[in-house]
Amino acid sequence: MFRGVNKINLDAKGRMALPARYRDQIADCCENQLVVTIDTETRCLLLYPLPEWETIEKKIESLPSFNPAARRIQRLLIGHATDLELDASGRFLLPQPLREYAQMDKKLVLLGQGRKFEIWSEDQWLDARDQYLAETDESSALPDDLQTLSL
Amino acid sequence: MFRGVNKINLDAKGRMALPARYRDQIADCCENQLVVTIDTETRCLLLYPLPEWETIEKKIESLPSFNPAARRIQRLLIGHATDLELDASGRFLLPQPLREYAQMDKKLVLLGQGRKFEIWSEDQWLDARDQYLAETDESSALPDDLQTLSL
DNA sequence: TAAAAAGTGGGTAAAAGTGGGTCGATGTGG
DNA sequence: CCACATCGACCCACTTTTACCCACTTTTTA
Repeated sequence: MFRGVNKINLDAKGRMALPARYRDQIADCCENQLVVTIDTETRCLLLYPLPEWETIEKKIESLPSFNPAARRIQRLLIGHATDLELDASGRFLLPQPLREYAQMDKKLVLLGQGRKFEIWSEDQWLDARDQYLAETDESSALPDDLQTLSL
Repeated sequence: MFRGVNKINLDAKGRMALPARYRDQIADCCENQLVVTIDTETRCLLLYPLPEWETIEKKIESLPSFNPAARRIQRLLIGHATDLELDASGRFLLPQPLREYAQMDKKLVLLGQGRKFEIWSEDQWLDARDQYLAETDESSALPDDLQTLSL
């Protein structure tokens, strides 16, 4: 389970370092093999350990290719999915097209999200977060089982 | 499984290079024997490893030939299918008729799509992608098993 | 406070991508 | 049947990118 916010700098070559506190876990669960793809709803990236990604990919890939909604998902998610491997100092190169998609400059935020991470441009993240905070819990409709969730 | 976006230049002779990261896989699964044909729904091309194409071709061939829809598919797909072989530097020649069909000039995008690739003119791809992004995940009717897919 | 670990920046050699010349095969027209 | 033109396969050379390595700075921890 990945948790937490991490401010990270992208260097001039487009590399970012995976924070040290996740490295053991990543080495164990996927031998440093990661997959990054786009989030289709917001301009951020999703980072998965390879095995986790493969289970998702399998589901998406087996959808009927004549179904327009299925092709949309296949093209967006599988189409942007890129294999990554950590280098000796725990860094990886974010592909340029994905950096462009997520409008990334130097400052990034890496967000632990359970079985995956999200990678945001810091500006975008702060905006999105403030917007989420502005919404009240009541204003957005929650699925039934969340209504009873006690924090 | 083929994944990812790749920006590629078509040279003056109509050749394109297969990105190095796919070459081992292609050498293994089909000894560099590929088949390219058109996508019937959008102006892009489909690139298959030969064995993968052959299974598809078999299915298409066995469709009833007196059925107009079947003949349409046969003529379009099998009719445009062309064998390709990688040269020593990992490039192949895209047949001119297919280049015209997909309205290709210099800038191309190669999109990994599981067992096959799609090849787009970059302009067309960006348009299509932006259009897909403009649709929300909810607005497009998804097969039931995708509705519950958690990314 | 010192030592170790993590984060960051950048040089370099190798690999990948790209462009183009030439020669042979193929096909066409005279 | 030959001459010519066209196209594609092969080869070589140049440019760009990236993987790998090393060094310095900053932060954490003992």
